[in-house]
Amino acid sequence: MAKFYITTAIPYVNGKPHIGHALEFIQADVIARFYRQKGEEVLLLSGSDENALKNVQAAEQADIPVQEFVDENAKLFYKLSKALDVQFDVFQKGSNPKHHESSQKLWELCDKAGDIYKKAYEGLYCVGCETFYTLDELDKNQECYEHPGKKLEIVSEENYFFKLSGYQEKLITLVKKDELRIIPATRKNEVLAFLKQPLQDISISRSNERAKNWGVSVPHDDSQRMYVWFDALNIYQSGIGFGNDDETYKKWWPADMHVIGKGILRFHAIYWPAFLLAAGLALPKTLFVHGYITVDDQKMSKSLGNVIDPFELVSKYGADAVRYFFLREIPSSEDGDFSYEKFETRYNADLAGGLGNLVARVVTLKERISSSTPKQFLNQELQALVENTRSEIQRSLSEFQFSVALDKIWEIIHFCDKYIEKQRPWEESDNQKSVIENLLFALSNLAEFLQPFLPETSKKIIQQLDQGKEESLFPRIET
RNA sequence: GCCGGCGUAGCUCAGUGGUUAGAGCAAAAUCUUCAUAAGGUUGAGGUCGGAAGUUCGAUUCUUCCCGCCGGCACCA
Repeated sequence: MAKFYITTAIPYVNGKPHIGHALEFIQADVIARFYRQKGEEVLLLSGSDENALKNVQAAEQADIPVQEFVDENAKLFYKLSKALDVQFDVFQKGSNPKHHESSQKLWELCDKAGDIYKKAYEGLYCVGCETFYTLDELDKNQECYEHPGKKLEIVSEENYFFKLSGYQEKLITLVKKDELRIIPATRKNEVLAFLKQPLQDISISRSNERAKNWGVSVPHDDSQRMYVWFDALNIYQSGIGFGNDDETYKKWWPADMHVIGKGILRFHAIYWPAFLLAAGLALPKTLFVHGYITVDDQKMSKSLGNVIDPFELVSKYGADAVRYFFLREIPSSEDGDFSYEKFETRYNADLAGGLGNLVARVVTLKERISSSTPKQFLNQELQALVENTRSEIQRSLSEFQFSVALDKIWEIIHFCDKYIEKQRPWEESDNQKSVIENLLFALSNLAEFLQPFLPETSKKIIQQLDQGKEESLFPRIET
C-alpha cells in the first residue's frame, strides 16, 4: 500500500486561529481524504509552533505563564480542526519534550556535517519589542512603528550560524528539476528568482537572555536557544518519530506534501531543504502554496476589526458549508475574498438550491416507488457523465484545483435537475421506476465524489437514500 | 527601482492566430410542481485595459503606455 504523508503549516500560537488557518486546514484535509479514499495509507500532521519569542511576549502581555498560554491557544487550533471536520492524525506541539530532543538531533546532524559555526551577530535592537530590525523595517526616523521616539540600540551577540551559502547550487537544481516541486509555478519562479542572489548564512540561535529562556536548547551550549524556525520546521519530522521512533519515521518520511501559505515560502523552499540536506535526510516532495484571504477586499487585521472568527462561521452555517465556500470560492493558490454576502449567495445557489434541493426531490420521488439504490446505471448519458467526472476530479485535484473539481461535481447536479424536468418521474409511466433508480444511483455516486470535500453531507446523503427523507441538508438562508 | 503576473459580460472567472468570444452567479421573460417560492427553458448583456506593429487575418504574438497585484532574506 502506498503511503502519503501530508502536513499543514505549523501555526505559531500567539493568538487565536482565523479563517486563513481554516482555509489551509480544509485544503490539506481534502487532499488527505482524497488519497485515503483511493486506498492509500495517509497521515495528516499539524501542530503548534510554540517556541517563538512572540509567544513569550504575548503571554507576558496577557499575564499568563508561557506554557499555559501556548497550551490554551494550541487547543484552539486543534478545536478548529474538529469544528471543520478536519482529521489530524498527529498534532505535534513545539513544547513537547520529544520535539525538543528531535530538534537537537537535527542540529547535531547539521553540526556534524560542518554546517554550523559561531559568529557575532550585530543588529539594531528595539528594547520595547525585544526584536532585531533591519533598516527597511523602520520608519523614517529609524525607529520601530510600535515604539516611536525610542532609539534602537546596536546590539552584538554571539550566535550560531548555518551555512546556507553552501547549498545555493543544489537548491537551484532541486527546484528547477521539480525534485522539490513547488506549486503554483509563480511561487516556483519566485524561489528561483530569489536564488539568483548569493545566499547569506543565517543565524539559527539566540542568547538565552534574548529568548527569555524559552525554546529548544542548543546541544552542548546552555547559553543559547534555537532560532524558532530551525525547530518549527522540524515539527514535520518530530511528529512522526524523528529522533525517538525510527520505525515510524522511516515509514512516513519524507513528507509527500507540505501545504503552506505564501508568506512562509522561503522557509520551506530554501531553509528547510538546506537543513535536511546538511543532515543527510530526504527532502519533502511537494510544496503547495496557497494565498491569503481578504475580507470585503480588505486585508484582515485586528485594527480594522474585520477578522472573521471561523468558529462563528461554523456554528452559523455548519462545517460543510464553510468547507464548500473556501474550496469553491477562494482560488486555491491565489488570494481570495471573503464576505458574508458572497458566502450566502454561494450557499443559497449551490448548496440549498443545488445539492440540498436535488437530494430532497429525489428522496421524495423514491417514496413513490418501492425500490432501493441500484448497482449500476440504466441511462448511458448519466453513466458517461459520472465516469467523466471521476477522472476530472482526479485530474483537477492533482493540480489542487478544488474549485474545478467541485464545478465538475455540480455538473452532475445540474444534469439530474434537467433529467427530472424532462422525464417527469412524479407522473406514473412505464419508465418512472427506471428514471428514479437512475437518480438514486447518481446520488450515491455524488455522495462518493463529495466525500473528501463535504464528508458530513456525503454521509447524510447515503443515509437519506437508505432511510428516506430527513431534515434539509442546507436550509435556505433568507436574505 | 528591479523581477514576475494580471487587466475578457454588473460580479467571479474560463478560453482560442481565423467563420456569430464562453460558463457560473446576479438581473428579465416564460414553463413546471417531485423538491428547500427550489428546478427547467429562452432572450438580453462584452469596441476581450489603451495605442502601434507582425500577419491575408489578433482578444490570442511583439513593442510601448496606463492601471492593479505579488516577490526582492535572517520577520513570524
